[in-house]
Amino acid sequence: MATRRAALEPAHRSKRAASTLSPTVVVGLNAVIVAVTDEVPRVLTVSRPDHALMGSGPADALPFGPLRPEQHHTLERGLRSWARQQTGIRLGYVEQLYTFGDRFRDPRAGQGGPWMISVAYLALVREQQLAGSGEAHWRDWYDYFPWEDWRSGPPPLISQTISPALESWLRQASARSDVRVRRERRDIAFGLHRTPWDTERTLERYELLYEAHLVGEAASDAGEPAPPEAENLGRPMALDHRRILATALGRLRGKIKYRPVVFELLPPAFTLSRLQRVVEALAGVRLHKQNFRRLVERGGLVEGTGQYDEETGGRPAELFAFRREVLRERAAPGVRLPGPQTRG
Amino acid sequence: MATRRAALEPAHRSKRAASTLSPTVVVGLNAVIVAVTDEVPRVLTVSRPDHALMGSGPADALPFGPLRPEQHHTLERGLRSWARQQTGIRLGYVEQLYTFGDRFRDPRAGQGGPWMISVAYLALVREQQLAGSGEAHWRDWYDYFPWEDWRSGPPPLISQTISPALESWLRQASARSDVRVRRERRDIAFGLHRTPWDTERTLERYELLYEAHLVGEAASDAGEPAPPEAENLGRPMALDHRRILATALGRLRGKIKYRPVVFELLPPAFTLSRLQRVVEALAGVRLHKQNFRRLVERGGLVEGTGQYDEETGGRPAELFAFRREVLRERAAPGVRLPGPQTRG
DNA sequence: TCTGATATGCTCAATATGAGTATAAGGAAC
DNA sequence: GTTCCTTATACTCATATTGAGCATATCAGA
Repeated sequence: MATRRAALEPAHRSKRAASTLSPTVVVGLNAVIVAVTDEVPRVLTVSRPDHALMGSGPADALPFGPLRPEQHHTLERGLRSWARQQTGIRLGYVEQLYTFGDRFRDPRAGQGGPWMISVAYLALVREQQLAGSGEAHWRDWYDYFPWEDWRSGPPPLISQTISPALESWLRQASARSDVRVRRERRDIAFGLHRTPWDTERTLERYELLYEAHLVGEAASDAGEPAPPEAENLGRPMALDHRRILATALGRLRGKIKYRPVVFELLPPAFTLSRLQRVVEALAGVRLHKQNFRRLVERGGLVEGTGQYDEETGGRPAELFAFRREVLRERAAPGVRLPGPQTRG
Repeated sequence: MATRRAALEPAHRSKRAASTLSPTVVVGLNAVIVAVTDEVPRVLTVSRPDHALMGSGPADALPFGPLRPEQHHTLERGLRSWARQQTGIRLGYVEQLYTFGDRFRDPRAGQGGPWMISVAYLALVREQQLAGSGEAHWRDWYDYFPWEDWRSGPPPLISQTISPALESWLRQASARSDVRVRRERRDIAFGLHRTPWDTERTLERYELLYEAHLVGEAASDAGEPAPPEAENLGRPMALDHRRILATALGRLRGKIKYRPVVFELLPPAFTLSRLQRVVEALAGVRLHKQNFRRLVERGGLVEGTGQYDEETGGRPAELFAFRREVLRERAAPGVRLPGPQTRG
């Protein structure tokens, strides 16, 4: 009986004091909509400086809106409906990413505003025309995470800016053991000191930069001025949206390896080079071309269509298609990545 | 039933009046707390037949409670607090699993009740004493998913009960093409017709059984009597908790392969046989012993301590410990699974 | 026809994996 | 104390997969 009363308490409370002191919970739905054009992975953003739920100042935001219990019957439908409304896109492949809800991170909480829980989704689309009410734009996602693109080798940004800035952050730790812990986190996250670069640790990296107050959002959440480094550490986004985007990037990078999701980003027929470029754009690394072909072809992931693309500027490339039967044949059918390209 | 509605309605109405943004959404926090004893993977359940938010009848439930905006400052802290209160356990390793919220699935929605969004977490602990208010019990998770345990070979349940029952379900599809789609889903999910068994598709399997109305929850959500097969298809749980558990199982099975999470379930020092038994219990398959050793030892995941366990009943086994340095050395350090054991 | 693209084929050494056999080191039965 | 039974650990070997790169094919244009 005690439990029942406990469960109902918030609702009772809201009867009396909803608009004043007692914080209420709002469930927000966020969409990370991804497409790849040529070599560029893109994410769909909206800019709505006027929106009531936005923080101060105009900033890129993900398409989002609150869950409406009267209209939406599932979370995913609610998300699709908001995405459609704000960008004009009818989403195809959608998967849930993560649910964020951190009071400390929310600049509007703690001042009597509602507590926003954000349920984030990842959607994959083929790039297309935009419409809708939200002033939507496709943006290169490496604009938000310049340190994540290793296709032309290790970004100088890491050794020149990030590594030293984190060095002074880790020295600020109180105890000597904390310094060790922080150093290990930094090294593993950014592949420093003979640790390999792990493409999937995108969230870890962003969180580290946030914790060290190096990205713009951390400063503004804390009410401080942005540090000088923030200038080079990617475009900030509204609220916790860059955190959500970092999660999406990491998830997608992991997922292409064991589920055939890349094909959601490609037309039905494509050359192997194009497939490779898309994978490289997502993973942020270059791959050995011949071995890549071997992996996807012999892995049964694609099959030749017998048609050829003449636009290559060299020998025409055969067009391939996703081979659906692979779903039956292999337990984890994805694009296994060969080692990186070392030379031509 | 009648009392429950009476209890909830006033709150519902008042809430709608108080706030236009989130009329009737409640955020629930669910914990899947896992431990492994000997050969048995266990999950912590509570039985609270009196709880206002439970469905009808006593059923196993996961520890859960609503998010309290006034008390909990993050979702995870809220979860830890509820788990502690209901089971007495102070959780260590915790990761978010998924957020469920499907009106159609919720027997209390649609009658004016609040819409419950469930944020589910996976927690790994070493088995321990229980306390707390919730009448908590450790249960073998294969009690809920008998078809998931392949350690003694393919469960007869699949060929004898599940496969035929799904055969008649797929024949009920309206269009011929739907029959094909359903057959493919069934074959891939349950490893039928030369499709390999994929240990990670646990949610897919449970959802298929739910969709075919073969598990108890599906029938009761729809207000129908349970079909005869439900008797053999595992213990039902309250609300959508078995769905959450299926998600946890699949996630954990996947994760042990690329993150060293198994060690959360083990004491600091353990024999390789024990490590193997824990992995087998989670994955639900037997592994080739010598190759398993080779993978974990040569993979740098563990290191010998020089101490020995004398309790083996045979040659004493060396005690090993997790080798933390592996985090620096390998990008995805987990227990790679060797092929299955074929004989002795 | 030559050159520069790009695509595709093929080789070969180095590793990793699957599936064992063989040996070591305990306890219990005789 | 010798013989079994049990579990642990070491070693083998054929096969498959990978990393790295060379070689050839087929286009467009100089």
